[in-house]
Amino acid sequence: MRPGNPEALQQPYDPARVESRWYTFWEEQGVFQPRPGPGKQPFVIAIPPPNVTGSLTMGHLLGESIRDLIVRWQRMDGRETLYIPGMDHAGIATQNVVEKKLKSENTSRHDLGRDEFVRQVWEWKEQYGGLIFRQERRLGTTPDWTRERFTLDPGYSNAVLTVFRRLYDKGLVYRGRYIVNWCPRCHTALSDEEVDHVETEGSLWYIRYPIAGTEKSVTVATTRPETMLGDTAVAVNPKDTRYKKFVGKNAVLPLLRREIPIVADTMVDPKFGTGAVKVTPAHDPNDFQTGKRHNLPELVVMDEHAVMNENAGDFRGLDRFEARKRIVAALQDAGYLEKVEPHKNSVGHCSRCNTVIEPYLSWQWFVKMAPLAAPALEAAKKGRIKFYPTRWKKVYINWLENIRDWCISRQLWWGHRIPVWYRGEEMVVSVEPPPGDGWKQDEDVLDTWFSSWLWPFATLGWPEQTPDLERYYPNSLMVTGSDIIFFWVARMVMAGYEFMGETPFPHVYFTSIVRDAKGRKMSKSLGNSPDPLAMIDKYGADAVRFTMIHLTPPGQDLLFDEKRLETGKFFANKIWNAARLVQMRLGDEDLGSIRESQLTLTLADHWILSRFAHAVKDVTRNLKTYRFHEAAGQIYHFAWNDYCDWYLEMAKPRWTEEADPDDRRTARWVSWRVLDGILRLLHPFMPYVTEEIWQALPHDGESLATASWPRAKKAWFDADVERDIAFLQELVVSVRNMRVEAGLAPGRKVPVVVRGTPEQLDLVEKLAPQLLPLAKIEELIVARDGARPAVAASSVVQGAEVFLPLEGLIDLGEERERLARDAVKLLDDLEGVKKKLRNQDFLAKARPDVVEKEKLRLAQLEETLDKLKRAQESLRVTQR
RNA sequence: GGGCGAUUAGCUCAGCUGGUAGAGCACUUGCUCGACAAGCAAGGGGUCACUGGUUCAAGUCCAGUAUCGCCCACCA
Repeated sequence: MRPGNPEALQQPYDPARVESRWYTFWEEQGVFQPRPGPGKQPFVIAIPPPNVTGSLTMGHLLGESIRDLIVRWQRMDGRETLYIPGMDHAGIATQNVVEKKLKSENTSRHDLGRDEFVRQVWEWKEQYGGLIFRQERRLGTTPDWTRERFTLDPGYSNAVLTVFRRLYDKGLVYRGRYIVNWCPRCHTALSDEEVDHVETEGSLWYIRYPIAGTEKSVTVATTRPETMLGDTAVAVNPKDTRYKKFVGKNAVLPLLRREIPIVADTMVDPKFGTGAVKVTPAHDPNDFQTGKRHNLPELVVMDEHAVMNENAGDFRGLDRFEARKRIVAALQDAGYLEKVEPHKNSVGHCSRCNTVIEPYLSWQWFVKMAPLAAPALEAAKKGRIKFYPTRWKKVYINWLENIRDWCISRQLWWGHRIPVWYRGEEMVVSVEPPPGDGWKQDEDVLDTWFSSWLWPFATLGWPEQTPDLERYYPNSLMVTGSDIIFFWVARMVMAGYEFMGETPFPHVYFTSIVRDAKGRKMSKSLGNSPDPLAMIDKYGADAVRFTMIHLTPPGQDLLFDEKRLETGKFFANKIWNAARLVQMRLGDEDLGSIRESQLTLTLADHWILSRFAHAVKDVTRNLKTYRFHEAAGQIYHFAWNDYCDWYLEMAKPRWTEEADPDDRRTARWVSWRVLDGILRLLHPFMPYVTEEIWQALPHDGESLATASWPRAKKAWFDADVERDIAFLQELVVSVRNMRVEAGLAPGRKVPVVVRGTPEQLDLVEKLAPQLLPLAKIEELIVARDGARPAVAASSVVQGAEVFLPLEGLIDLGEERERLARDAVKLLDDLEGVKKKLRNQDFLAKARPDVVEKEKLRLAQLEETLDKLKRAQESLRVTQR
């Protein structure tokens, strides 16, 4: 046992000072690295790699608090813990950041050329990247920084390219010319998941297309009139009698005067619009399919900037939205525009830059997803992977069952360049450049998620068969936000099965989404997220961690309000001061050498140990079941209410010079012992303040971070003692209440008379040493003779009567009112119980113990009411 | 169009297996008494959105309604 430091724990508690002290210490102690040991099972969790451009958000704060909570708890609980850190190169996001910088320097990536641009991004990464991890250390999290990974590092890149190659060899990666989601600003294709759909008030334009060689016409309805320039057909439903006569004829495209065929296709819904559809195979995914079925030309009318191209006639060179205006005007002028209706539809936006997505026909690389999805689906259905909260299972399954192929090529420069080489007609897929001259590598890079979906094993060295991979795969748990369930979680499971033959983690816990007080998701663009570092500065990392966890019920979004951080700050302060009190009273006793069996514990000691045992059990159970906010609440309640408010108050007199030395030792030992337990339970939530206090008290190891998680001793649970102390507490509260109601000065000592059963009176006598100071009682009269004071305030506690005999001091009117108030409430309760017990069905069908409880309650209520009435009676008599 | 979630004290929210409605903040009153005013003590405050059902018993289970929010969907 190491001695504490009596000089520590100075007032006032200063989080900044305490929190600057321990991080390096933990690092030096090797706390963050896995510590193998005999019989120790690994516990592995990986950070969801933040973008290299990222900075700490409130969302990270929550996720990191929870992950580190679990890791620290598991570490103390004897697991060989590994928390894997790392970053994502974040193709689009990072390229955007550096391009913006270039723009401010009046240059562009095209001016620099590809190699120079990539070099500059790396330079940027070295200089500014990873800010988030420098910030994160403030929070006190414990990833093994020696294992930090970056998705573009050589080893990791090798994994990514190997995966591409293997999937290609299996026929699961293919190249094709399809309509993809195109961001005209980022200038790249996107996956379906990278498109945000926004409900928009648009219009439905009705455009008349004349039938060639007749006076007749067919009217089509469209939300995107500018694409008409690329129309290569008009389609109607084959069953639609209105249009049967037109099928096989040609329509004349207004403005451009091209003739296009009218075709019949079942995809057309006769009930929508006019039942006739313009077909633009190069600019609409549906029309693309229709075009394939009818062998229609795919006429591209826009370039990669969404500017009308040479096929757009007079509209060439116009931006798509400007073109829309001009085309609509031209149609109107020429009499082709029949009408315009308001129309709601959902418009895709680039999730990176919010530009309206353009469906764009181009050559891209895709992953065939259905075969990969199958084992990932089965894993969820068979329970080999479990989700918390469970409802996400359905979302996950639904997505996998309707999965579509994944467009993985990006027209960017920052990322893993696609490992495909071309030479004339030849094409080679290879991680290394093929031998020989004249090979040109594919210009595109891979989707960032095509690297992060390998995270749980690529961070451990895959495709090499490393010891880490052997020992730490599968990971134990994934903790992340539900917003990336498709992007990341589902794909990691697919990759896990495909390349490791096993789920990457058996459990997934989804954290709350942090929203602002108005319920809006916190985001940079809205500017509604407080600065997390400012929060840490102001309240302390411990407070932020504790509060975020305490605030987050499983499965509910979290409406964050800065003021709530006070909860954690005040709590840390409370613990600090309780520790100060205990430390001041410890004396120089060698507490570590004392064994519990050598001490004579009082009722209060037994009580706090019993409460502590419950706390240990409950906190542990709630951690195991991912009910973190409950766990936090339980420690809070135990430490503050049970330990500080009651136990320490009861222990105070026992610490004084006048107290019995043996009892003083006992009080010292128990208060220290329970405080030590609180520190252990609380450490994963509030690592800094608990470490600081623990080091200041007698302790038995290098660091609290590697101390053992408390166990609830069976012998400590004691229901009888808990009942006894509950009685004392009620008694104390009732006396305090009467004092306040009687308007007594807080310091004024008063006599108290108690009447009750012999057992109750025995108990009161036993508890008297605690009772006296807690309620400022001068003299406690146990009325065994049954006498009751003539003029007194009174109340009933579990059937026992408590009197404050204060002749001349109490206001009889107020006292009568108080008694009447109590009586009203009692009568209410009594009525409810009586009603229940009159109910034959209740008596016959309810569980016997419930019935028994109600009967007991009835008896107690009646007794209490009876005594209240007698008290009222006596007051009336007294007044005369 | 489909799915999911929410509705409990003035505010923000807990309430896990149905059995006497809770917390924090805010509010009222009183306290600088040797750990803590970032505190202590005592209080006030709720027809648990609505309607129906199951049950001896419903905030809790089921169905429906309303309002708000989220996700998914090739909604010309």
